[in-house]
Amino acid sequence: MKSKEKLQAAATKLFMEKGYEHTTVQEIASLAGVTERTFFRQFKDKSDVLFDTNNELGQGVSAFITDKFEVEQKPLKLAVEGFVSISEFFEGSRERVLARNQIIQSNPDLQERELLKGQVLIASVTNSLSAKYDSDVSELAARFAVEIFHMAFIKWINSTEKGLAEHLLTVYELYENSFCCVD
Amino acid sequence: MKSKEKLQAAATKLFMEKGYEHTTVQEIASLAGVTERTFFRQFKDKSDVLFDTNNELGQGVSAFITDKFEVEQKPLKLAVEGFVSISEFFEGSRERVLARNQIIQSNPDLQERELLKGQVLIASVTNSLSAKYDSDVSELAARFAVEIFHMAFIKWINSTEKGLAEHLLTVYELYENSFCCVD
DNA sequence: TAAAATAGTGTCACAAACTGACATTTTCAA
DNA sequence: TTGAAAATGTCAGTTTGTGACACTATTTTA
Repeated sequence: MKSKEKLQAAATKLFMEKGYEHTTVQEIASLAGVTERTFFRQFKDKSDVLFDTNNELGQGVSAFITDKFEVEQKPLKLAVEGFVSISEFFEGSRERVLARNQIIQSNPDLQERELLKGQVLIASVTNSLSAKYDSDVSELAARFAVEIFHMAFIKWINSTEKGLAEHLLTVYELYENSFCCVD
Repeated sequence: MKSKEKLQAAATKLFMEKGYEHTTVQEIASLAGVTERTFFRQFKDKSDVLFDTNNELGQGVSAFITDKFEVEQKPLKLAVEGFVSISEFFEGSRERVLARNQIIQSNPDLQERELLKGQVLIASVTNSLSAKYDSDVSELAARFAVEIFHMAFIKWINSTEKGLAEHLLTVYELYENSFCCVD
């Protein structure tokens, strides 16, 4: 096991046991059997240990959108379908995702970092949409789609009933029924 | 002049001159003629000096929405009109807002804090909408409205031509024309 | 296989952000 | 004027985060 993974495991364990604020990097490093200095070489700061910088989500959604390049469709619908397409990626790991989410919600620093990660996601989706649509339209669709995903995601981690894909469609329908067309 | 204001002025000046990261709290305090300790009594952390915690924006938008309680209207439209109603509040201060925005965009910590403030705004708007609409509908409308505001805001600080209210309406129309109704 | 490049880690010293405890000053109303 | 309350100063200490350099393990290449 690499030290990066050991640090991530140690950090998660300690954050759950005694809370994020009351866990020092020192302690995380000790539990992982390395030095504090090594922690900061693997992660840019304390909160970084909970976030993967890969943006796999954005990659996946973008790939789907790019793939459907030729299909005639409204941008928001397309983006939401992009999220639906990667929702199976989460299916096995609801428990783990829920635990991680609880840690994040317990601390403002972590919430902030999560939000910044959301911006990266928006940028990805915007970028893939803009091959087909106007740049402002793409950005707005990306932002709305991410909000829909966010809302569906919250519902999903708190429910054992329906899957993420179903929640996504439910929220999208809620949008269509409540917002669309003339008043 | 209260020390809080002196600290804010000093911080803004230094952040513009030498950048956020290269300015220490020590320096800010010295320039303001107080102690580092006093800084941390006025602001919870270094970045806090750039953010007012009043949420005046949220208050204003919420007040408008609550006021239009009886009027029959789609939730997103109502929320956007709420933002339009407070847009004159900004009109005189484009230069200052632009400068502040440039500081924020120069540093991830500040971006994160700005995003967290956005969440507070969303909560306000959601709350005022939910007197009239279903809770999920209210949240979604609030989130979309804040995104529309955000986009209009960016356009506004970079243009001397149109006012914020006009940009808001333009973006809202962009939304209506591109997303609404059946495909 | 031996030598050499390279990636990962340890050690140390230190800057900067932040906090708690207590002393001192300022303010302002009775 | 005085006396309580609010703001500020002082100081010691913890925690986060970084630079510099030495050391070790792993991999590459001759």
